[in-house]
Formats: sequence, structure tokens, C-alpha cells
Amino acid sequence: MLDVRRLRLLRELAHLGTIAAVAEALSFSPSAVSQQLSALEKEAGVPLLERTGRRVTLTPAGRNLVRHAESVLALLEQAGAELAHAKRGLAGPLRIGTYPSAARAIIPAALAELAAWHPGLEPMVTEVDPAAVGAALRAGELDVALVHEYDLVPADPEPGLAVTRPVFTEPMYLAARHPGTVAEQRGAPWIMSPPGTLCHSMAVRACESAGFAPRIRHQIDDFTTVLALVGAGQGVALVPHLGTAEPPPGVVLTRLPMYRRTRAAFRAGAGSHPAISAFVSALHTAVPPGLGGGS
Amino acid sequence: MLDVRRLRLLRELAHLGTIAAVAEALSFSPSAVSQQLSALEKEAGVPLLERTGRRVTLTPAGRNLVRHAESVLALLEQAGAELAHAKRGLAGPLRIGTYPSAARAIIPAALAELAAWHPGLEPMVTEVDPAAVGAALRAGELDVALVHEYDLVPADPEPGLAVTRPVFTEPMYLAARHPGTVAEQRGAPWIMSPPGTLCHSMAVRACESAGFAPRIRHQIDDFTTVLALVGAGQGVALVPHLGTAEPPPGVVLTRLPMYRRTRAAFRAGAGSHPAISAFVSALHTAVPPGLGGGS
DNA sequence: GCTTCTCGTAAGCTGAGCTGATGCTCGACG
DNA sequence: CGTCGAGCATCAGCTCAGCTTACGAGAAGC
Repeated sequence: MLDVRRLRLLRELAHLGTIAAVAEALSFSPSAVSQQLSALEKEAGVPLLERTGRRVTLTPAGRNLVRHAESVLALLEQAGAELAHAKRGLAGPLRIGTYPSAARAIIPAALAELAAWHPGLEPMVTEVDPAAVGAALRAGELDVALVHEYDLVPADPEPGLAVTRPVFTEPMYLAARHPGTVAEQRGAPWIMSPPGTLCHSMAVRACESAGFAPRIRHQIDDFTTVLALVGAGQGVALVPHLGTAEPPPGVVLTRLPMYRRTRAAFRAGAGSHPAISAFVSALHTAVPPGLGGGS
Repeated sequence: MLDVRRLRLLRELAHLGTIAAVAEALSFSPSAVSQQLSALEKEAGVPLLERTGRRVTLTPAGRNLVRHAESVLALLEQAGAELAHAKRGLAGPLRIGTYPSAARAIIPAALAELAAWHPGLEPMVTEVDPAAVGAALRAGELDVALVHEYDLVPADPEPGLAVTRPVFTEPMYLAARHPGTVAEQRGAPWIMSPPGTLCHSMAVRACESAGFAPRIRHQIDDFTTVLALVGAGQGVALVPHLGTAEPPPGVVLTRLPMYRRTRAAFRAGAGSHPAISAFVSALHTAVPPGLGGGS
């Protein structure tokens, strides 16, 4: 019988690419991961890893095994969730990951709602880098996390994870010193999130679909700072609704026909976990009027 | 994350009823099983076992968890099977369980067939009590086993196991000193297998459906002995075709409109294991003409 | 009442699996 | 072309999960 702990390591390897990263994610030493994967190969009887250069790649048999591992882990997750259903009175820690603007705008109300219904639950919120959310969920460091996606940036579903329908949908705004459209900002300096983030891709694609490549001057992630810079005449930016609370004087927001959708993500199979579904309903209740769920 | 080894113990407990039996089946000490199940309950956070008198029963939550455990174990089995597919050249041991008459009649030819196609395979045949076959398969002592069922005795599908379509179907015969029907043997002494066996239930029900309760004189399992007793005038009996090779002088066999079907059984998920499917095809090829597969 | 069967607990030991150190190989860079 | 760093494998050593053995308690059967 294949060892599930080892299958988990293999799955992480498939996602993270290197043994060192797997070790980092699960807080082991790389040596331990290497040993366990060797043991897994031995019990499989088939080579699963291939040393290519100074990294390892999965063989086709390995990738196939990862597919099965995903199913097994999801099933175990589901079993755990049903077990939690049987418990009377939800209790214990619930580790929540979120991105900054949601943390400010939605999370407090959602936690209050959650505490009202399930006083035994101990929610623990962590602000996490959206890019690392998947790994943190899979590694078991988080139970549920808020993730977002943009109209222009298709969110590829991460294997091993599942998401809810959108919890809320915000319109995007062009933040500038005067009202206008994106196309009219062809020559203006832009303020964007650092490359590699979803926000960055979204803004670049918005400009491209308006027919130009943006001239990027500042790379800032925090929308409050972004708006301050816009107010200081340093450029223009795209900000989602949650980032527009109290715009500084001089900043004009023009609503655009673009949206950012926020969903809750969790390990596949954990969707029926009572604590997670309770949190998701609390989220839905806590959404400020005007930001309907959308689909 | 729930521990799969422990889930396996829980599943065995659901089937076998007592911790001692589980320990026996998996060659542990009862203490070890008890400890592991306690640990499982602790990580589940819900009571799974209930002490009732001097045994334990599963709580509803426990039974539900067993359902999930079955799925997980089947999935792991399937993953192992696909892994074996990736191996070039089937090799290694294949532990086969069988009941006596099949062992004599079918197994030798099937093994020859199997060896011709897969010389690397090392089949190991064990004659096992049909009642214990399920436990032996689940405990991993056997990989595949021949099991049979009778027209009159519905075989309830054992959870955690799967069976093939019938490999062959034998007619049943009435063995007596003179040709005749079952109904005509109302007053005769009967020779049957010991109570608790499928053969026994089958014979009793055959008599009942002919309108009488049989007078049982001898309880013998081995069909060669049974026929010898019939020849010695000790009674009449029902024997399947495979039990009728070389009937002793004086014994007359009358074919009945009743059948015994033989199938191969294995752990759920293992049906796609190449060694098992190879054995099953070898079985089909080795079936003597006249005993078509049936359905 | 005594025996027998069952499960649970305690104590002690063994081995799976972890860490940390070391060495090798491959790619990047001056 | 040599050096350096990143990444993986291997080895030695230690720790703890989990096994066995021993014992006790409670329930059924004679």
C-alpha cells in the first residue's frame, strides 16, 4: 500500500518544482524529503523522478501518480470535513489567509458575523502574498483564503484546491486627476503593482486592450499609497473598489466596465468542512451592499 | 490529515467486529490496534467506537468514516495498479486463493497459461476457506481469489472487494444410486457440507424449494469423499460439475437446472492491476470447454 | 463464584524517519 | 576557464511513534 504522506510530498514536488521548495513549504529538511521520495520510488517500483541538470522532474508515471494523490488527498480532506460535521458546536482554530484590501474592508465584519454564530471558533487571519496562497493552503498552513481574479486575467484553477462562487464583485476605477477613459491615458505615467502580480498583468492588459503599452513609473502594491501618488500628480492607476476608500483630494475616480471578483479558496474536499462553510456564509453576509456576489 | 493506516484498522474493525480479530488478521497485538484506534478517535475529535459489553461497536460517525476509508483505500489500490502498469514486464509474487475443486480443475491450466505469457510472475496458490477469503484479501494476504456463488444463495457484495463477471458456470448434479429428481429424495439421508458454508445453504434451500426439509446424515466438504459415500449407499448429495470427476461405480449423476458460478475477487481498485487482470484472462482461457463464462 | 473472553493502560524497546554534515554535479558569471 | 552557488544524494546519529509484553477491569457463560 502506497504511503500517503509520501504521496503528499510527491504532489508538492509537482507543484513547487524542487525538493528544497517542498522541504521549505512543509518545514522539513531537504534531506528528509529526498529520503522519503526515494522510499516512495522504491515502493512504487517505477522511477518517478528524473534528475535533469541540478533539479528533478517527474516522469510520466510520476505525474500520473500525482493525479491519484490529488484524489486521495481530496477524499481524506472530505472525510475530515464530515467528521467535523459530527462534532457538536464548531470549535478550534480556523486559519484564514487574505490579501490586504479585503483584510481591511471585509474581514472584520465577516469575523464578527462568524463569532456571533460560532463563538467557539478561533479565527486566525494572516495577510499573505496572493502568489503564495496556493502553496500555503496545500501545505496546511492555512485552511481557507480569499483570492481574487480580474476580468482580463483568467485564473487557472490550481489542482488540489477548490474555490467558491464569487463572494463579491467590485468594479475597477481609473484613478487620475481628471475624469477620463483608459485610452486617454496613453501618454501618462502609470502606477502599477510590481511585475508578476495579478494586478500588474491586469493593468497592463487593460492598457493593451485600449491600444497602447503603458509607461510604468512607479511600482507600488498598496492602494492607499497609489492614490496618494495619483493625488501628488505622479501618474494614473487602476484601483478596485475596495482600494478607493477615502480618496485624497484631487483624485478623480472614473468607474470602468471591468471587475475584480473575490472568492474563497480551500483544499479540494474541504468545502464541506463546517468551519469553512460557516466562514464562507459569514463572508457573504458581511459583503457591503452594492457589491453583490456576481458569478 | 487523517492517518490512512489507522483508517484501515477502522475498516477492518467494521468488518470483523472485534479488536482482537483485527489484530489477528493484520498480525498485530490487540493492544497495538487499540492504541491506534484511540489515536484515530483523538485526531477525529469525535467518538468513533462505543464499548458495548465486552466488545466495541462503531458509532454512526465511525461507520461514515469507514465509508470514506473504503474509497480512499480503493483509490490507493488503483494508484498502485496503474503504477504496476508502468513497469515493463510483469514480475513478482501474485498470491492466489482458491477453493479445493477449482484448485484441482482450473488452477493448473490457468497457471500454465499465465506462465506462458508472463514468465516473470511468481504465482503462489493457497487453498483457503471460502468464508475467510474476504478477510484475507483485505488484510493483504491474498491478491486475488476464486469465489463461488449458487443460484439459490445470493452473494452479498463485500464492501472493499470487487469481483469479475463469472469465469465459468457449472451445472449442479444430484448424486444418488438411481436417476431422479431432488423432490424424489424427500425421505433419503443427505450428505452435505458443514453448516455455515455456502454449499450447505444451497443444498438446504434446494430441498426446501422441492418442498421438504432434508434429513442430514453426513457433513463432508470434500466432493470426492461425498461421492464415495453416495456410492456406499450412505445417502444422496448435490455436487457441482467440478466435483464430479470420475464418479465411483454405482453413483448416478442427474443434471439439475441449477448452477454454481465462479468469479475472481480482489481488493476494490485492484481490478486494473496488470498481474490480476492477466490472471483473470488466463482463467478465462483455461476454462474447460462446456463451462462457458455465463453471466 | 470461577473461568474466559474482551478491551484498556503502563512500561519498555525497536526502528522509521528526522536533522545536520559532507560531497557531487550542473549552470551562471566574471 | 576557473570559481561560486544552487540543488540533490548519502551518511551518521538521534529521537519519538508505535510496537510488544504484562497486567487489570468488566462482561458473559458454565
